[in-house]
Amino acid sequence: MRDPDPNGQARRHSRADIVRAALQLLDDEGLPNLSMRAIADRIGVQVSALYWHFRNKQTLLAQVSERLLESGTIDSDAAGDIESIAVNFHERLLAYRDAAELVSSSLALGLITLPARPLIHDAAVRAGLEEQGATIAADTIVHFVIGFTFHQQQRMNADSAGVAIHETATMTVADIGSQGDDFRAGLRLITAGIRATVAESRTA
Amino acid sequence: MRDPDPNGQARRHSRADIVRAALQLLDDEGLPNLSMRAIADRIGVQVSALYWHFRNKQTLLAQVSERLLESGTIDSDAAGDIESIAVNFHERLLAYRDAAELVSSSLALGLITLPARPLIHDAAVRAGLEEQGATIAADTIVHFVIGFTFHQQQRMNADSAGVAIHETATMTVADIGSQGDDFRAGLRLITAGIRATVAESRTA
DNA sequence: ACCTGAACACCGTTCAAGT
DNA sequence: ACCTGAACACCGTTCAAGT
Repeated sequence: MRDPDPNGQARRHSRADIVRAALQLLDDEGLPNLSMRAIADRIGVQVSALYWHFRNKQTLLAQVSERLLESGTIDSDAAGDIESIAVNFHERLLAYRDAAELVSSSLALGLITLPARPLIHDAAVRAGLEEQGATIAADTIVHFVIGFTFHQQQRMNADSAGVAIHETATMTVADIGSQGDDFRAGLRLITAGIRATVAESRTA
Repeated sequence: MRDPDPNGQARRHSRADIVRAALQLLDDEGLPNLSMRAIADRIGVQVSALYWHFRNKQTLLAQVSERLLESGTIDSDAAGDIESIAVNFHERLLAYRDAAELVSSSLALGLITLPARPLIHDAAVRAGLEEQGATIAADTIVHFVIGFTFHQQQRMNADSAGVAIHETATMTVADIGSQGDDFRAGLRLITAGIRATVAESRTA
């Protein structure tokens, strides 16, 4: 029924199995429905079984966050410019329902680190910023990307639930399409600030 | 025992009373402990009584968000520059425990508007940005302020809980003091971007 | 090593019924 | 108009016990 492992034991579920199932469930049902019981149901196990694999719900969710972030870190990012790294980060968050909120809380609890952060930092250094300035730039961009995507995904949920009787109802196709443009425009505002800061430090 | 209202009825609790109690409770116990039962307990009433005053928990929390934001909108903000408006907004969020997270979720659900947003928008127009650019600038700054403060308050919670055995333990007094500086530095990066964008549009 | 079953102390929300 | 009491369908977490 199930592959035995080398020593012939049963080995019913690995940590990775559970994280994968939880990620699936997140995308299908959204963060509010991602309960320990729902995850346990998904893999056909009792809730309490999850507590053999994970200390608590937050650490399980942190590993889900990590998995959803790591999956597609593109090689070229390591040498890319700030804007493309941020766009890539944004796209990865958009790939799963409620990902921004999930990542935001794991991050706030200090349970994960963002692969994009050092990439942006280094790109900022390459752009001419010093250590300290690059750290602030990376944090600013990370806050922007997560905040923007959080808001964006919440609107997506509201729209798909049809709860939007008010202004959202008047949103045209052009408005929806402009969200991606707004993201890039916000990003460019920050990168323009970085370039201006670099230029200023050179004339000083 | 209790002031009767003009028509001699009992009038036990107004909406404003409940919101005030909830705001108190938020500051004392934090957002995770701000349950409907805890709020009801605080004012000496059954949980179900709250549902006569509010449709559900989210709308109650939205009114708490509004109250915590409105209380100190300074007159000079209306004509101030972007940085001082943002600093004022930041300070108001810092005035109550977990305020950034609370406001973030009320905002995402579309249940509140931020007083700071039109102020920043208008200040951006005054700085030379056009309508569309000013909207994007306001959103970018709002995302930054909320994201930064959310993260900051979560760290404050972790610290006060003494959960921080890892790096936070090595945080010096200078590090703590530098958080305010980091906020201003991030803000200045964005305002530098605004100035650069304005300057660029004038040479074009 | 990995999981079951049952329990504990909670949640948000609804609704008939009281005054 | 404003609130009680009780119930419903959930939560996260713990723990003895099984295999």
